[in-house]
Amino acid sequence: MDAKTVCLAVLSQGEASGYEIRKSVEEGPFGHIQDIGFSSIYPALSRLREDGLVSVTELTQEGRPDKKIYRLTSDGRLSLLNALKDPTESDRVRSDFLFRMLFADILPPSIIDSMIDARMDEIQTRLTRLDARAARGFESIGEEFVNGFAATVQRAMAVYIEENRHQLVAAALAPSRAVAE
Amino acid sequence: MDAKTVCLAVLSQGEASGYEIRKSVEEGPFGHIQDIGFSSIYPALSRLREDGLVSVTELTQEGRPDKKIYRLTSDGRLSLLNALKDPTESDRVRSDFLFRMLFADILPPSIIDSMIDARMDEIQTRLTRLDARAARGFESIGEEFVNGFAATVQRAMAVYIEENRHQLVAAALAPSRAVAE
DNA sequence: AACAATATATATCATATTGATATAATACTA
DNA sequence: TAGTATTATATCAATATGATATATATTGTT
Repeated sequence: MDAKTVCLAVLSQGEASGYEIRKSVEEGPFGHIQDIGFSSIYPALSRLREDGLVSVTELTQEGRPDKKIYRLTSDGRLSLLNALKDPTESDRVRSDFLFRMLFADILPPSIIDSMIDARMDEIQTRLTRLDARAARGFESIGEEFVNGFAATVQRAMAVYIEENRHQLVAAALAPSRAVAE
Repeated sequence: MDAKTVCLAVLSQGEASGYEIRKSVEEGPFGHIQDIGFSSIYPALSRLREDGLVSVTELTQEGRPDKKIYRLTSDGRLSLLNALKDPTESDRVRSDFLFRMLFADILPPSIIDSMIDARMDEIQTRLTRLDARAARGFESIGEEFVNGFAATVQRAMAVYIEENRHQLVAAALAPSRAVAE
């Protein structure tokens, strides 16, 4: 999903500023499926406004920078629905962790080990967040489905890593492959 | 991992042209963890050559465009090892599929259903590829670990989707949420 | 109380990545 | 024989990313 659609999606759940869109994507149900930074959000919102898909209200605040509150227009709502109906692209994963694991037999075992530890910590943190969200309840079936999906995947990863990590570290201790020729 | 490191990583397994690097990333063990297109590869290779991390041999071919064969230099090999030792960034997933599932209750059930079918097909295709690779045997422990990891995750996804899809479609049939105000 | 860090808020810049398109010949398929 | 796939490199426009700038209030630490 491109930045514009992500903004529309967040705004479909209520008006928000650019800053709030960022927070919402980071902390909300989009958290594990999307990333978005300010440098994507602000240009996207400008384009959406030009195209009449969102409207803006400037809010003067004391003590804080002024806020620009964006709201979906009816065109925007329609445009979101159409985008959601488009056929989905394949999921993409980019894993720094797995990339390195491919080279486990040419890296020092201590590094492999600490990378695995770090990864397990991350998985635990994510699971804690997902469980906390589940405990708070969901706003829609979709949110529940996605939360459960993410939790299932994280758990499967954790089990697999724990069951297979020793082989990786053992290989790192007894290297068998050179870094090409 | 940036395009330069990906190129170095592929070249660590033997010399290759830009075209071959692409194929190798798409079909090889990097397949489910990295994406890379020509428009990233060619500039990356130029930079690597400027920096002395790869060397080039031009190969004139009849019938085909000339080939530029890239080879790691010893600086390049060192640079790759250093990059691999750097701490890993968090894994990133971007899922068009899950993004849409979040809006299951405002989309037509037939669309939800066919998106789920398409996703299941994709998972099956990936699993077939991963199993085929496993049957051919692995070149390193790392490759085996990553292949098993990917297969485990795909299987967990398939099970979860099959067990929960009916709820999503049911929700789509009986919408309960509006597209905001 | 002083100081550092975090949260609120928008914006821009350089760099990196992506998707589309150009070019060109062979090999395979319907 | 027409169309598509494969081999091969390259560039361009549109996006996306990461870093940095700016400014103040609140919260946390020593």
